[in-house]
Amino acid sequence: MLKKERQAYILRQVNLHNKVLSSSLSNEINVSEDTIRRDLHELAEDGRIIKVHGGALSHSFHDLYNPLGNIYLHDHKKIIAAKAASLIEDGMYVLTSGGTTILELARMLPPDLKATFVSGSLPAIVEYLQHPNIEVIVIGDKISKNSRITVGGEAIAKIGHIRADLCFLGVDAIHVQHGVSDSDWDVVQLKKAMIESSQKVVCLSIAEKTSTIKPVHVCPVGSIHTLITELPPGDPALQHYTNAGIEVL
Amino acid sequence: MLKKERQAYILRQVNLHNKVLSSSLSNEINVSEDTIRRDLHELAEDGRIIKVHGGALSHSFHDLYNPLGNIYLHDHKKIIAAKAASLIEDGMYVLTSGGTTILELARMLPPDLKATFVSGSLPAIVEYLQHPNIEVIVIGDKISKNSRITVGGEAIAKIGHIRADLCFLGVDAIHVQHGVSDSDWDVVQLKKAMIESSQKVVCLSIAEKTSTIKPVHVCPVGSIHTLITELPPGDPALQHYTNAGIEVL
DNA sequence: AATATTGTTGCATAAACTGGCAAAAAGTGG
DNA sequence: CCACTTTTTGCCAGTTTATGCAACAATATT
Repeated sequence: MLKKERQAYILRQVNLHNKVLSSSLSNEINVSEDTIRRDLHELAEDGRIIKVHGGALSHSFHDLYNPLGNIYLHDHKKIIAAKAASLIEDGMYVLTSGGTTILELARMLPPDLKATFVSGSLPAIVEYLQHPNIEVIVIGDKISKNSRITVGGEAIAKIGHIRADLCFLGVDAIHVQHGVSDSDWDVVQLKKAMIESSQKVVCLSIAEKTSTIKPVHVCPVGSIHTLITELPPGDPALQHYTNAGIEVL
Repeated sequence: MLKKERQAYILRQVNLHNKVLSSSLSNEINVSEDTIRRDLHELAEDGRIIKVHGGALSHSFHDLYNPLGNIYLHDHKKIIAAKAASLIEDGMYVLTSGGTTILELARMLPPDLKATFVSGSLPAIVEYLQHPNIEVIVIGDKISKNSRITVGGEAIAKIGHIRADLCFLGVDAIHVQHGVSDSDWDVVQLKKAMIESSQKVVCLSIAEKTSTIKPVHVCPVGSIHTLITELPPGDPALQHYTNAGIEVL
């Protein structure tokens, strides 16, 4: 059995049963547990499953139990969110994707800000709702369980009918040459539509992702106007972006 | 059983029943009480539950020094939710409104149920998302802040395009002569659309609301098929409804 | 206060993980 | 086809994690 074949099988099992045990997989496929472990490790690195002691869990299973993620990058994200929040002005229409950085932004919005936020990300919407002066518009469609965001033709069509002043994208990967990319096909379609519908596109990313690439391409860097990381604007690591004509904050 | 899996189970139990006993968990899952204690300890460290002598409590329970009245009604709602849950079958399309009774229903859905839920109620959607086998479709539109439900022409139009097998309405007021009524204009428009789009309409209401009237009319009792309260079906208080041809559960 | 239940601590064991190594298989480039 | 690299896989030794057990401390209950 080929490696890819085996991993595809594992992935199917995980999505089907929400969990797998290394030991049982080893029996089913007749390879050593070491190999299974390596497979699970790789799948987990790509974010396809959640590795745990003794096996692995599906995202949908794990998420419901672990809504608050790690905190080690939390500080970075707060810095990013604060910078992003400063771009929003009263009366604006703001389109946002999902992701933990966006969540942080939602929590950090000044209480007196009066703006309209449009999103399909459930966690983000829930945060926006806490805010006293923000209007929230929900993009409807079927929810993708692992990203907790509405995806599909309906959602894309709806976004197409919007003219937003500002669009915040929490990006999975960005690269000066290759542009913005992501690992979830459906989410990428949404992001593309959001970029189309916005006057100004702002990407939020932690610095360590600013030279990475993921499988699905979203847009070239030329399509975005502003990049926000936790680093100060002048940091040499971000020089390429400034050179490419991107505003770096 | 994996450790995380077990902890997820415990967490679910806590949120469902507001409390758990180490001893009963130990029996249910067949692990030693030591292990349960360790799990509870970890969950408590992450702030997900409140550890107490002999077991654990949910946050919501412990946080607010709940007025006793609420707990009393809470039990009623659980009874109602359980009855409602029994009506749902695999593969069904289910349309739901918002409200605390609906929330209770969402929490009580059996884990192996495979159905599609359509709703515009944010709290309800969040609950549905916790469920491993349920597909969730969001009705998009602007959110009404106090009811936390999407309302407006978009939402109504969208519901119009759906053919649901079942519709659960958490009702504010119902009366044999005057029918179902509510106090929020926007929400009423939605409920009307939901009733139109469903094969079968089920109203969930605590018994004390079954002879009340609110300002905005939703539909006559003839438009609903089933009424669920916390009382047993034969209760004299519900006799009018049975006489009016409504199925009472 | 007496008794029963629950917690705590330390320890033992088995299962799972880690990193390194080596052999087999597959791919590369003349 | 032959050397050579890379990938894949299994195995091993040492480490970590998960879990149950037992003895004792702390806390409820009557």
